[in-house]
Amino acid sequence: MDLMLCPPRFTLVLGRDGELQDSKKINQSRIQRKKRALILNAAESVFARRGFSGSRLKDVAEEAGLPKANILYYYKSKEDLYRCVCQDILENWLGAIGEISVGSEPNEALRKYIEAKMELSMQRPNASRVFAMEIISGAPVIGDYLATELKSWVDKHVLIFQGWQNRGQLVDVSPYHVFFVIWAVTQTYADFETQIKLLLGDQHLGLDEYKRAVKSATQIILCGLIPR
Amino acid sequence: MDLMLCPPRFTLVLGRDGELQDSKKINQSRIQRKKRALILNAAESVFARRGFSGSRLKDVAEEAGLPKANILYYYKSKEDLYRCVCQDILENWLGAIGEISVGSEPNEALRKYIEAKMELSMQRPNASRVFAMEIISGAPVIGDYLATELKSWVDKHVLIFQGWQNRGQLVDVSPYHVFFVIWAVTQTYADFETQIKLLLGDQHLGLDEYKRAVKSATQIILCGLIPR
DNA sequence: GTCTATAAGTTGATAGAC
DNA sequence: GTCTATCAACTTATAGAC
Repeated sequence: MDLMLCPPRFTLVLGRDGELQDSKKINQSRIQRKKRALILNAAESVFARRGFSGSRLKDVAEEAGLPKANILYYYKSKEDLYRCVCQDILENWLGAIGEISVGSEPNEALRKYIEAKMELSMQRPNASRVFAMEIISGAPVIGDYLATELKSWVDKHVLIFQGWQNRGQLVDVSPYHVFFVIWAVTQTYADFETQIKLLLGDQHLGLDEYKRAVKSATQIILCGLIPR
Repeated sequence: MDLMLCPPRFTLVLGRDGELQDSKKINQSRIQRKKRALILNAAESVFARRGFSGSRLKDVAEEAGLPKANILYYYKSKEDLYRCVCQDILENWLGAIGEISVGSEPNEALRKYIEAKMELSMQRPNASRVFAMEIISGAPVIGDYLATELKSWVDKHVLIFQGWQNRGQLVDVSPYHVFFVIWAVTQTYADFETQIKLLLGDQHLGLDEYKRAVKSATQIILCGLIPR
């Protein structure tokens, strides 16, 4: 449900057994890493549909094409697997989007940010859905991350927005809500893809419709934010 | 994830056992109706946090303050209960918002629609969350409703939007995406309340912050939609 | 109408043969 | 490393006493 825009400065470790997870990650053979990645990918798909408590390890195993016991060989528990999925998503997002710099011009900076978020929604929709489920459920796992790292990132950028507003480059709205609006719109194309497909009558959201979505979202939000 | 704006013209019946549900509804004593409403309310709260497959009837029973067996006395199965929750939400939404009429002026019509959607998100956030979970899960229960009734309502209003665009009263964006943007923004204040609270540092989203949210959302979207 | 007891099935997790 | 067999705990749902 939102991203850090800066490159990762350190390795994120969500949850209680970070040391164990880290050591497991470091001492991995190539095969182990491949299998863990295979399971992680299958788990992301299952968690995206059912959330944490609704997902079954059996379904993860079937999605990965492995016996159920193997899942628990590579991840010590269902919760461990879920934390690793969340961590993997965060690290991917951390690396995928650039920083919004103080000196940059708001129209270009925000356009780039919106386009990057849309690209993430389209390329890895299940990641967005896992996050949506997690937050709707009350953010039991990533709550700490939201309250600390994401909050400090947002607070920093709120100051940038206020600078733009003082110079008349951004309309006078609550800067926090600027983020809420951008996140809501860009992520809806991943999270509510089912609804969007049904209403557009498309089986697959093709490249054309994707471009139309980016164009519409960018136009509406930017026109609403940049004074003329 | 979206609403009918017209008043309900008939009773919605989701799912396979509509007749049974209806007869049960009609021949109810006052006490039965009260208990069913109590359970429905508790169920909405539980399903909003865990989705269908993640929810336990035990939790519904505790939330309602009833023994577990009583839940299955009033609703014949977990799935039946879930369908009734979805149906109840849809009917509430159907009745809560007025129609967007052809002759009305887009600025006022869209402002009223956005404000009504925001009010629904704030007054009954769990309803929005149940819907979000349902759609992220692939809309197994309300998919038919989305593809038929909601689609025909949207298609009708797309024509109205195109009329506005021909008269230069609405900017030239894909009308479908106008809905996607409005729904995304208004519903984010219910679905992602956890995140918003954490980032704003508020324990409770008070009336002041609610008013600021309505103002910001309305301003950004409307300025992006209405040409000047 | 209400609730205890329990049936029938599924779940996360483990032990141990290979 | 892999996989079968299995456990204890928990799930939905039902039967039947009150």
